[in-house]
Amino acid sequence: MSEPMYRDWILDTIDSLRSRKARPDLERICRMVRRRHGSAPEQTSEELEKLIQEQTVLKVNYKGSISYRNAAKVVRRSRKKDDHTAIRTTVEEANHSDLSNGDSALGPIDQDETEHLENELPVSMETDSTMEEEEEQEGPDEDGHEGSSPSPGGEDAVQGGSGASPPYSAPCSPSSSRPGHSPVSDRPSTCKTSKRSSPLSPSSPLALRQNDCVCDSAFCPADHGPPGMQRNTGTEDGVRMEESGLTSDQLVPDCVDETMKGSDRQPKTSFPSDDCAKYKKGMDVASYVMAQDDVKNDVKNREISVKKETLRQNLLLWSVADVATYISAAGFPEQAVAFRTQEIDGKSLLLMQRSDVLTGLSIRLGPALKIYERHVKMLQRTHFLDEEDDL
DNA sequence: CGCTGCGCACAAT
DNA sequence: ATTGTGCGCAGCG
Repeated sequence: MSEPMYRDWILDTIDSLRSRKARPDLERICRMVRRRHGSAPEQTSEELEKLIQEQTVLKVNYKGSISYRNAAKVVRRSRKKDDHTAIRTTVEEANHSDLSNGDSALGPIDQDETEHLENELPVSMETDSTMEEEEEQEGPDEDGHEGSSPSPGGEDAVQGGSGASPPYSAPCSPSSSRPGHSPVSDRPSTCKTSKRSSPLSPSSPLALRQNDCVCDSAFCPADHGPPGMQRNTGTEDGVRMEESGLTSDQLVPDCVDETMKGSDRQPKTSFPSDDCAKYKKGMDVASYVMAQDDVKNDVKNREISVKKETLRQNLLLWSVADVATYISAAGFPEQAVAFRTQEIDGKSLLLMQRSDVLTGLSIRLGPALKIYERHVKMLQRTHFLDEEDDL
């Protein structure tokens, strides 16, 4: 997984570029990292990709070109679409970070209410025509060069989504959440599909398939990934996204991003608010996911137990990145950084006590409480209960 | 040359 | 109106 040092280097670089008022694009980031630390650009971009997947770094399309943001310094929140707003509001209320690098050069990142970065478009968004197509295969490009070619006039740069962003293959496998090097190769079909779902019109036939995509690819973590780990569990991606304060529109969460963009477009399968409510009531993300899964794939019911099992085991096998990803997906991207910094892996997570979460991570009390009560505790309980079950 | 600083036009509220 | 962003250019080494 990504070396912590790389994370710092890249984050620092992004910060300095920003403070210098220079666009933090791939080229500049690589150059600066190389200059400062001597590492190869390829290596840097690879690490950058990982950070993007982990949402430590946000890839955005701003003013026609790709930019990278230090997620810890960015706090955006949802925008409209809120049928479910009410619900998620509770959850999201407090996730701002603290542990970001202290330099608050960027300043205000405070409350959820502040949304600024919204200016950015999800890079993953492709041209309308493109998406209409269903999904062309994205050209694996980007890897090497920064997309810099916002053609004059047409600024819908398509760049991002494609090659560059490997789908968020969440930490599926407990230790290897790492994406391959070639963006192309490792892209599990997951995102592909959901990725470009944005501007579809509700009536568009694509919209329908979109649903499918959401369900079976981007989403069902169960199918491929560690339960509960997806950045946002598919169907409800819209909701979850917002919960986490991430608006799909602007970030480029690798894959799923704008699935919900036209939220009104049509009701996604089942994910509606009651599901969310369920979630809020106490289910942890994993459970929630499973529940979802259950609902939509009756056929797969039998697999559930297996998944559950997987989850349990995974917890022990979760790497630091997996944990961070989970926390991030649960709606606390900023706090996830703290988990990473403190090197909390699955085992550590199981050993965490309330006080550890509240004070040991140096994160704000509000988010800490939520994380502990809703996630850490839940995961621990689930884990131990399952264990007993087994015995 | 490359790196840095920054005024100011932009973009999105 | 506000805010973050980053182009384009000047200055420095």
